[in-house]
This record gives sequence, structure tokens and C-alpha cells, in this order.
Amino acid sequence: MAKYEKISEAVVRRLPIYLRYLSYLQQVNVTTVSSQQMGMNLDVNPAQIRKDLAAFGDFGKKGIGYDVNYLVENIRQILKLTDEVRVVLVGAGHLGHAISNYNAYVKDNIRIAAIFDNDASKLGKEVAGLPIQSMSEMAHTIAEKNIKLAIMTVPAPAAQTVCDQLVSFGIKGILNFAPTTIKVPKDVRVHYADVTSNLQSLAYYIT
Amino acid sequence: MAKYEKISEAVVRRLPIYLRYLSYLQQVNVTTVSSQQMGMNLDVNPAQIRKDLAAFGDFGKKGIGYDVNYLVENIRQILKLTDEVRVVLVGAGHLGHAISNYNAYVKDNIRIAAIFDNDASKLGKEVAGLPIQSMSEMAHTIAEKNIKLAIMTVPAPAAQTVCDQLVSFGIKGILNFAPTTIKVPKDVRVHYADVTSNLQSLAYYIT
DNA sequence: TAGATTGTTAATCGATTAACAATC
DNA sequence: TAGATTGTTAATCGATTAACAATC
Repeated sequence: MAKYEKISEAVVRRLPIYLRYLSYLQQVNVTTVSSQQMGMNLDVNPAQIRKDLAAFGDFGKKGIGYDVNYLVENIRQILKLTDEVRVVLVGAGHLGHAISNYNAYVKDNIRIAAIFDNDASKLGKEVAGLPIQSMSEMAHTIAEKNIKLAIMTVPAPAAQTVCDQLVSFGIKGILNFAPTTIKVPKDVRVHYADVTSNLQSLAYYIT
Repeated sequence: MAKYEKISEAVVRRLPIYLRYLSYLQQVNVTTVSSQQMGMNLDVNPAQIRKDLAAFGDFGKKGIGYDVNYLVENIRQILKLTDEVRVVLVGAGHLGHAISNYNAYVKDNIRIAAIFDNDASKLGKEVAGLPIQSMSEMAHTIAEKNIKLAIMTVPAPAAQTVCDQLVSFGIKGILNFAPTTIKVPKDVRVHYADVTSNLQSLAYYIT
């Protein structure tokens, strides 16, 4: 029986990982997969995978496993990846460039739809086929293209200001590369992707 | 009384965040801080902060708060950031370049000490003052500079192979930007920093 | 059918938060 | 001193894992 429990944060973090592996299976024409096999490949406990998947419906067949296509389709739906997901990127520095040019998103139905920077000398220059736009155009572009997600690759001191603008223009999710905590309303979600803190916590585990 | 409980994963994730804020306080010559004030600024429950800090010693003064300098010094020690942390970077593509050029690590005592790529045409070219080296030099350089951490900015299909090499050369922590799960021995730690899955899980939270 | 594998429950583990005595 | 704030315990919450009946 399908359920309507709320899906936990941890599950939402794992779904893209499942999706990635399942998409790979599609490519190599595997049609069925067991939680056991997925777990082996992704280093996740099979019971966990079954529980995760059971949280949003009855996808498996006892004795058989899961139908790969069916699972892919459903995880896409859960994650709201069925339509193209458009994202704005703010901060056309080195990292912003790198992320924009990384076109592997496309196959995952994610598109960087606009790029902004506050440096006047960069305006109009193209990055990955998109012109760098002025911050003053943000409101308009976000509304026009109905964008809900943003990537921030700005310096730490600019992060809160940029974030406030994005939120006021209707952005609901922010991937923040700036090395600073930002404050957002409860209905906006921030994921932190700061390289330094990531390395620093990694350092703890050396020997 | 100082304790020797093992420090949990969640705590280790938060320590760099605390450290960042405390370093900022040092800069603006604030000498004392309460868990309340830290919590406000970092969006962390004050009780959690007190518990986290208490896990590795008695750092606060009742009625007063914490000594900023003392705390900075101790968190650095816990995270093994007292000596310069040297890191290798493998994969001198866009993202590798961006990360190498981001020199904000330096003030955090982290240094990218060598860069490798398997593309012969890139060899010897300089990135952030470092020559791109051939993969065949990895073993030697890692041993010579006594490096324990690595950043992987390689394509997904190369990730496991590169990872296996790194591990065999003594690397104990890997920050993996490739969009793929990698297998490592128990004594090696991997942090995942793949942009796509991060965006995909963010998409779930839209409205 | 017999073997395999799910869905689900119960047990366990870990992380967060509230509350307050101790004390600066 | 009185107010503030820690350190710590207990309560709560959430996430993981083991185990197994159901069933393909």
C-alpha cells in the first residue's frame, strides 16, 4: 500500500544517489534490481534502501526486486525533476564559471538558466553560452523564467545580501558555496557546499 | 572535567562552522562569547553548542561564556589544523582550476600542495603557481610531502581508479566532486561534494 | 515448488533539545 | 549579591539496522 508519511531529510539526500545508479542501470539495459545489489554498489544498507523506497509507494516485487524504469520515473517525480529544473547562478568568478561549464547537469534535467555578477566589467560576457547579467536584472529574469533554485558562488561578505535579494525574488532553495552561514525564512532551504569546512572536518579523520 | 568521549560525526561537521565564526570574532577583537550568541549567529541550538564543546573539554566559564582565543586554539587542535594541512588535487579541469585558485584556504592553514592530471597536453602548465604533474608522479609527491588528504575533481568514470591510487599512496581523506560513489577501506574517509545530487535533493523542497 | 526478496515491525543507535543545579 | 551562563542529565526525536512473515 502506498503511503503518505513525510519523507525525511536523510532519504531526500539518498534519492539522487539511487537515481544516479538506476539511470546507469537503464543505460546498460538492466531492467530489474534488488535492494541487495543497489546496496552493494552504493554502500547503503539494503534494509535502508527498501525502507526509503517503501516510504513513497510499493515499488518492488517480492522475490524479484524493483523495476528499474518504474523506480527512475517515480524518484524523478518525488524529487520534482520531471520538468526541467532551472537554476540561477550568482557570482561569475572561477567557481561560478566552472559550475556553469559543467554541462553534465543537462542529462539530469537541470539547467543553469541565468548568470549574474555585480562586476560591471564582466557584464555581457558569455559563460557557457549565457551572458553575464547585472544584479539589477535578477528580479525580472527570475520571475520571467519562473526560477526557484539558486547557486551562490559569491564572496562570503556578499552572501547574505545576495541571499536576501534571491529570497525576495521568490527563490526557495539555495546551494551556497560561500564560506558563511546565511539566514533565510523557514520556507527557504539552504544547502551548504563550502569547500573549506568540508576539508577541515575531513582533516579530523586523518589517522 | 575534560572528557574523552569519542566525538560524533555531526559534531565534527559543526566544528569548522564554529571555528569560522570564532575566527571572525578574533578579528573584530571580541574576547568572550556565549553559546547563546554563537547560536543566534550560526543558527544552531545553544544547548547543542554547549554540548559539542563540552565533549572535548571544559572551555566555558559559568555566567561568563567562552574565551574566544582559547576556543579557537582548541578547535584547531581537535581538527588537526594546527600545522599546515597539505592536500593534493587530482583533475585540473574547470572545477580543479577554480578550487586551486581559491586561495582563501591559506588563512585556514590548508594548502593545495600538488596538482595532477592525466592529460599529457596539460602537463607542466601552471595552476595557482603549481605545475600540473603527471599521474605517475603521484606516489612520489604524496610520500615526499607527507600528504594525507585529496580533492578529486575528475570525471565520474575515472573516480574509482584515481581513488584506488590515492589510497594506495597513503591518502586517508578524500573530498570527492565526481558524481559517483567510490569504495574505500574503512580507515579512509570520503566526503561527497557532487553539485548535481546536491541540487537534486534541493529540488525536492521547492514549495 | 523452492529460493529469493520485499515490506514492515521492533530493536537499536545516534543526535537534538529542554531544563536546571552549579557557579562565575 | 544577583544575573547570566555553563555543564550535564533526562527526554525527545529521528535515523539505521536486524529480523522475518508474506509472497512473487
